[in-house]
Amino acid sequence: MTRKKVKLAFIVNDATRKATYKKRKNNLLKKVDELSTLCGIEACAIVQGPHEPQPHIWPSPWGVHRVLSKFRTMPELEKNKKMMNHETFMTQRVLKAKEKVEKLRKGNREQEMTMIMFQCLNAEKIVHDDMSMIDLNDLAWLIDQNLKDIDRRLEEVDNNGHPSQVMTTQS
Amino acid sequence: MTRKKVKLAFIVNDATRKATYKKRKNNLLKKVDELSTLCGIEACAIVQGPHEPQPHIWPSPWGVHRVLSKFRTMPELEKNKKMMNHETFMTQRVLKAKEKVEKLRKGNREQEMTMIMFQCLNAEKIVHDDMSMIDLNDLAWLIDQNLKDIDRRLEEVDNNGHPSQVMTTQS
DNA sequence: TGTGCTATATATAATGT
DNA sequence: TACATTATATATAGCAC
Repeated sequence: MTRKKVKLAFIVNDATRKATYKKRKNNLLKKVDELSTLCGIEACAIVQGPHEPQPHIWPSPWGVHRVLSKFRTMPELEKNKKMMNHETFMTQRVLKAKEKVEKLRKGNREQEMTMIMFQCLNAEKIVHDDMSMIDLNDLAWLIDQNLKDIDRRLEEVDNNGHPSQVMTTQS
Repeated sequence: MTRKKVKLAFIVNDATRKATYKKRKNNLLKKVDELSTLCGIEACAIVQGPHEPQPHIWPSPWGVHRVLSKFRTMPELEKNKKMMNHETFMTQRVLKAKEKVEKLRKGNREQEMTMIMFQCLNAEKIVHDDMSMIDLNDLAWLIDQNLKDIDRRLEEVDNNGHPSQVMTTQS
């Protein structure tokens, strides 16, 4: 009970355009991330939102996801990495990363950031399944490398009231 | 007789990865263009190709298409624009645009550029159907604004031996 | 290596809440 | 105004040339 066959032209209706923008923007970012992951290349998308005056840049909002995927497929890591659990997760470098984010945003979202990071990790089943392949230092490095992406996710929490949809692996 | 359900991870097989890259890259660019057109916003994608050392940037290879779409949906233009034909097409400003491209590339691809431009215009059925809505000056401006995109298409001709696929409207 | 083809997986326009 | 649903439209992986 629905028809499509949209003409490729500017959507005049405000509500419709906004809805379409949101859907397509998310999927576009997902596609960028998938391309990046599947082909092992760097990619990003730059979009100037409907109402935002200055261009918005996404060097991949799901960068964490991508980097985690890369880690999983790095042969060198598949052999001699150590196991870790939730307790050891919150250690020095991770805490340092947290501080960085705090300073960066001048807010107090430690809890949120932690939740989001774990959300990413759990979505990837890294924590439960593959964490044994990842060294603690590598994880810390990984988080360090993705502070900006995490920060963006936090901003999305602010704007939408909830974290952006976490991409699920269909393996 | 085909199965998908791809795991979101680096594709190890070279041929498969390259094929996937090509398909997804094209569709990604199409998506960027569609989002831009449908929602009237600026968007672009940056991708670092598999073998290319330096990042490749596409402020939309189909930018011409998008801008043409915008023109078609601009209400102001729908009323008092003049008709034009292929003879008047190649006039002053267009020729100036051509010179610009020449200087820009230090090459002699006037013919190719012209063909590509017409290819775009024909793909949009602008030349035959909607050209009456577009003023010659606007068209010249349009071409001016998209010199870089046209230039990129010319580069693609060099690299692939043929112009990149022109997006067809499914109206 | 590149093109087409087809079955599936995804994306998404329209609609309801 | 945003979110959930669902029928259709697109995208695309796996093959065949």
